[in-house]
Amino acid sequence: MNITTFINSINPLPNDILEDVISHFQHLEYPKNYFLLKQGRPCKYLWFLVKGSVRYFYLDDDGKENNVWFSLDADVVTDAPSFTSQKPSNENIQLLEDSELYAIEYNHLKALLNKHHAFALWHITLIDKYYISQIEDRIGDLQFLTAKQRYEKLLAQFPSISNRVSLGHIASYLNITQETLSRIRSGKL
Amino acid sequence: MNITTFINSINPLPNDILEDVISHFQHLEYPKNYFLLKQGRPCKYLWFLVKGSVRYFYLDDDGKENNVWFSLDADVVTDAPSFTSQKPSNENIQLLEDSELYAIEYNHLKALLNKHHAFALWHITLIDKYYISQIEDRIGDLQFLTAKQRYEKLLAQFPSISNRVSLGHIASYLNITQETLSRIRSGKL
DNA sequence: ATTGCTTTTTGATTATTATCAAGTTGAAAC
DNA sequence: GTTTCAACTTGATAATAATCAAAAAGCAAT
Repeated sequence: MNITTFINSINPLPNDILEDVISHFQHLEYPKNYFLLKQGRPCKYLWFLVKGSVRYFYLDDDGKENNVWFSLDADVVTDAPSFTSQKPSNENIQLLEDSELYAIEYNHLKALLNKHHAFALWHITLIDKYYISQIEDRIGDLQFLTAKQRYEKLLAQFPSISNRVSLGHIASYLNITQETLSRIRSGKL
Repeated sequence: MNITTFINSINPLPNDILEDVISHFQHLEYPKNYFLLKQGRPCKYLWFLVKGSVRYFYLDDDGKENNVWFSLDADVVTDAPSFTSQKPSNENIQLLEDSELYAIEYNHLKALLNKHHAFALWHITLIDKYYISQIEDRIGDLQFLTAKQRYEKLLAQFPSISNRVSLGHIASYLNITQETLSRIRSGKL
């Protein structure tokens, strides 16, 4: 998927505005383990992940890494609270595979929102599709499903995740020990 | 707080647009236990809760009520995924006290977004302030804090909640039994 | 194939919280 | 003041997952 297809999949834009918007995206490729964002720094970009995978995680007071979320292929990637406020982020975003992305800088996005009414409406739709619609489900799942049920939903959402992300990373995301996840996988729990 | 103060607290609007926007809000008062939204119906309104309290909850397959969130005084209330899509909601919103609110209908909000560029920018700020900024913290808390820690954070965020919301409702929100919450309160856990 | 390293699995014990059951407290109605 | 009902607390047992320890499996480099 290229950047034009991505933008039009959110909400088609008039051609002149589309061109203006596209001119502010950069095409990037980074290797596995590269950090898109480090905890404590403001998140300067909004990325569109074409191909690859990332994890969001933070370091707690004991120095333990806690995985918060994964994105795989064709997803929007950013730390929204830090991006929108330009305040220091509370989390890291790290590539789990060699990945291909498009990026737009905060200032450029902000300027485009002020310049084009149609782009502001596009941005509202982006937030609805890639953020709001995921949130309620996500919170409901975290609050009321068991680790086993959440693992099953994760597999349903990302069928390839067990081949692409390690047991330890997934166990951290589920907030269970990797021993327990191993037992869930083998059907002993 | 009145509706003008609320709107300007998000992002000040030019007077002519402000008047147009305000003319689409209705002022409402409802009694304790009133349902603003019932599960399965589309969420037609976005409310501004001036004074009072609400709970968000859904009924699971066993008929058990699961509390998802609370709002107290001076907060925005809506089921965002249903409101933005106008699809059936997965949750109920019910008043826990007699409450005073302002409401705007989805179609009116949508029309105002299309009519006024400045209002579209205002709406983006609303989403950032009342939605995005809460979400990451919320998800991190759910994933990685114990019930006791989450209870302490809830008390820090809503100091009056233990007088205004029952033990059973709070236990449901924390996804622990009310026996366990009772033991946490009395310091036995 | 063998080495070294990382990831995953398995087993035994311990800690935590749910469940079940019974009691206590508190507030409103009479 | 006492009845009534709902909210809350307490105790004993059972279920669940963490912890600790060790073994097995996978995988890249030689």
